[in-house]
Amino acid sequence: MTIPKQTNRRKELVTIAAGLFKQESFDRTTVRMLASATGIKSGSLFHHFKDKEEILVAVIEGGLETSIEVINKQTADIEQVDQRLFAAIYGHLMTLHGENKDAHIVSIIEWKSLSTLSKSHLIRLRDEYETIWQGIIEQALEAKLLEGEAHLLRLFVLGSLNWTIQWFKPEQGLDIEQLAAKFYQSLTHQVINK
Amino acid sequence: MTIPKQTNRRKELVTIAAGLFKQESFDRTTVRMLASATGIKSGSLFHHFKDKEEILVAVIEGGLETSIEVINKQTADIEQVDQRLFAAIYGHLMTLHGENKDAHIVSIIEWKSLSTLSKSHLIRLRDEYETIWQGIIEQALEAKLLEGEAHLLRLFVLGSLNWTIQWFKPEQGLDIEQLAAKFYQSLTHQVINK
DNA sequence: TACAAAACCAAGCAAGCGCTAGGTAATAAA
DNA sequence: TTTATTACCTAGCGCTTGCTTGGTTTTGTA
Repeated sequence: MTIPKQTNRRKELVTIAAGLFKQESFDRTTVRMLASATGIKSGSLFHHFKDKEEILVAVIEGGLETSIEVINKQTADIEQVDQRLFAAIYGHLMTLHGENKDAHIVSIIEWKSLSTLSKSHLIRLRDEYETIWQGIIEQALEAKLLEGEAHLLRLFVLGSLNWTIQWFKPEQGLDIEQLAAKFYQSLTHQVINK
Repeated sequence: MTIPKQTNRRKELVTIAAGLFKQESFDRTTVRMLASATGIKSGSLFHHFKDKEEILVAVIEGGLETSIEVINKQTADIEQVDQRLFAAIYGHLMTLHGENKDAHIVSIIEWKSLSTLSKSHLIRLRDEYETIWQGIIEQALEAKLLEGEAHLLRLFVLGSLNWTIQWFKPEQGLDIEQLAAKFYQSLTHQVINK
């Protein structure tokens, strides 16, 4: 696999593409839409990307990398289990609903649009993210904050959080941190102590 | 809105369409694929449906109706709150992973592919389903089985369950009832008593 | 057995799709 | 100032898409 050069222009294009892919879905976003949103002609896109799928791969890659950064930063200096769990929840919701959210959302909903080859390349990033979560959940289980099996719990929890992209609008009263607190409460049957 | 006649052939087509939409997504399923899977020519499809979207609407409509039937039947004769909650979870997972699952899955993942008009028609069915859930969750809250707000809990729970379509394969050891029990346990911090 | 309605086919149109080829303009290193 | 590289445009090709039209076959009903 050749490593595509990370020019500034390319990054710009990827950001714009993320927005469109999120809004319209990958399939319904045409190269002409991408081009006009960027201010260039459709043919010029293929100077930066070999095909349309490579744009999607770049978007998802960026989304996953940011998620990993955020969760690491969020949970870095926290020792207490309950605070770590809350920070992970909050971090995840932030990458989905905060600034620059588009890429992570796309990485979730457009996974099926990837070819097998592209998936195998990106799956390492996804695994890395899930491993971090797995660790936090195992800690929380030991501390009796949660009930069940770590593996299934991770899927239940991340599923629930990911699903928020279907309904949560930060501007409708509840903000992201409040949502995180509510989720933490329903999950652990305890109130988080901030 | 004219009511489309419910011929047998139409139902057949809808079932086949559900399978393809689930496997390939609505956008990537062409009318030619639908036709050849049914054994007719692509043009003949439009004798039964006025356009491609009407097929999707029919699929989703069927999926939602079945879900409503199933949850009603599952929870009908059950009085105990814990049993009702478990039955609802189990029922939901059954419509997603049991026999004839395709339609309900499509109704979940292809919601965004609908036009505004079609959505407004189908939203009543979805509301009906969610109202049933809402009631069960409120009961469970009163019984202290759950923690939090009913409205948010419903979204968390259904999100988590819906997300199982991304990873759960009944043939990989765990069956649907076991999955339901595990989920019930992680949600309520109690073991279900069957 | 006649006949209307329903189901289907053959052929293809117009529009939109991803992508390419061959050239020009801008930028930067030598 | 030359030269190489990068960024972009013009024009359009080949293909697929959803869907239509006008006619034929099948089916059910009286």
